[in-house]
Amino acid sequence: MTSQSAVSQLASAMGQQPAPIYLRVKQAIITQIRAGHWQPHQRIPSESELVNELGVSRMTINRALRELTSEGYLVRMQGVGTFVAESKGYTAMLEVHNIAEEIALRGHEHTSRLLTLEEVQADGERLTMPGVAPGQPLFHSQIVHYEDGIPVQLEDRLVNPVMAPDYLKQDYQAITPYTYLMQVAPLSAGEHVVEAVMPDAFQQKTLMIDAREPCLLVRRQTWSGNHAVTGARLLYPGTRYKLLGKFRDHN
Amino acid sequence: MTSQSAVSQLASAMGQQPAPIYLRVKQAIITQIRAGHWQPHQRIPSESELVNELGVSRMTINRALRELTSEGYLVRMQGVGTFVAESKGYTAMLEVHNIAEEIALRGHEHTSRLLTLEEVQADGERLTMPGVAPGQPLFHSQIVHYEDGIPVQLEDRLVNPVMAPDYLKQDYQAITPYTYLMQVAPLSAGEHVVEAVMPDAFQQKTLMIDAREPCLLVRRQTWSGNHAVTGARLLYPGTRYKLLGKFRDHN
DNA sequence: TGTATTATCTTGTCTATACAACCAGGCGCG
DNA sequence: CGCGCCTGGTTGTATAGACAAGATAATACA
Repeated sequence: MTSQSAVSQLASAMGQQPAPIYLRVKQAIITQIRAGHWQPHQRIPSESELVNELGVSRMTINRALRELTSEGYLVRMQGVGTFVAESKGYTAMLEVHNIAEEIALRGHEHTSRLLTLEEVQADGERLTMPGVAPGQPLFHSQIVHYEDGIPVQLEDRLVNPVMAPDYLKQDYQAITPYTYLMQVAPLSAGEHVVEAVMPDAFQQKTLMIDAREPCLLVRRQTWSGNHAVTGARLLYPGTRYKLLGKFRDHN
Repeated sequence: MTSQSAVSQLASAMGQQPAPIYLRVKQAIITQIRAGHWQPHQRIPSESELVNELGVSRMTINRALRELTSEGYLVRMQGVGTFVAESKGYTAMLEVHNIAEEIALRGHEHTSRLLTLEEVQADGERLTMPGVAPGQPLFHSQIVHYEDGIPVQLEDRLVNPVMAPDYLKQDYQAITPYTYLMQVAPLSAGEHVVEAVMPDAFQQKTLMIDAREPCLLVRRQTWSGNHAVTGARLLYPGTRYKLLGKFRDHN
């Protein structure tokens, strides 16, 4: 069978470089997977087998396998065995940051202008939020964010009064809604949708762009516990803003 | 000082629920951080101190601290101590997937049409890649991807011949360039830029959209080792495609 | 034959111990 | 005064041993 040759290849893949043993074990296992010797869903040798093959203590093997599991390379089932996870397929991620932080990080000046701060009634269509029935009150705010005086984001936000009853009383020159909401209702889950749209007349005017400039629209819905906290529509002028992301394969 | 009370609070925060000890230690530490008792950059008790305070073996403490470090809550320095990392501030991430996989995942049919597959010369402007001097050869491909017959992505790709010399010989009905390149040059790092743009005449025609429809443009550059492998410009019709992301605060 | 029990293999956790690697501050010596 | 050494504290790694918990297959029993 292939198991014997696979194991000897495994042992040789460890080498004797000056690196911690658990790391060499991890590398050896990743090598087997990348080389295709161990296929997705296939069972790999048990801890005690690896202990015998590699001459390493079980705790060290266990650490290697545990870390590879948390990194998505393996799947483990108590009482059953350890299996190769299906192709990680590189999750290439984009981070979506808080606008004020991001501007500050670039060393620029962030200012904002409050356009709207009001209570509205949920209507089940545009003015709606999961868990808030039509007719119930909602808080609504509109804020333009500027980077060195140039508008870069139009923030249109609905807030669940149950989760943030004092939302209307805050000073949004001093604190961004994002920061305030994170304080009163720590985020537990969220969702993003990013799309390309054309701005309407109002949006063109407030962002000071012309009618033919496409915009990035980020719709974000966040939850605290089981309750929806806020839904935001963040509109960015296409020529002044880009979403940037880096990714890296860290063994 | 507060250290005594903080420690006793730590011990009580452990509780004696029926959960693994290392998890209870992790929870207790996260609780201290969230409650503000332990501030960012502040040093937390050493492993041996925690051993004494909590009556747990050092290896268990070590596992808890190690995992919290890899999760971004703590920063550790050998010979110095363990410190609270600065506000994790939750990273809201968007994943950018392989188009073929994504369509298959939705249970739809993915097809593609090869428009261009050629060798060009790097010109230092539009046709350029990090590490490839102007005048050097580059491979160039253009492919339209369809979901159930509807065009959803125009893929315009430049490939480094050094990293994938056989790129022009592949059958891109059978395998996507992404998949092929991943095989011959496993990804080690990459970058994304997402922006909103208007399509030019050629793009309108191939994506079958009209001139006023904004598009999402994802520019992706990937590296294998220290060598640039490929740069792709992925153009999506704004009305037919959205980038979706979920995030979650997992302790 | 069908069912309950047992044995065994697997991963999951915990401990005690040991040594290595690294850092900071103190000490002594020139 | 300045330099190097040493020492104590800290994290990093490795091991052997033990028991718990889950899953599966073999076995015994009715």
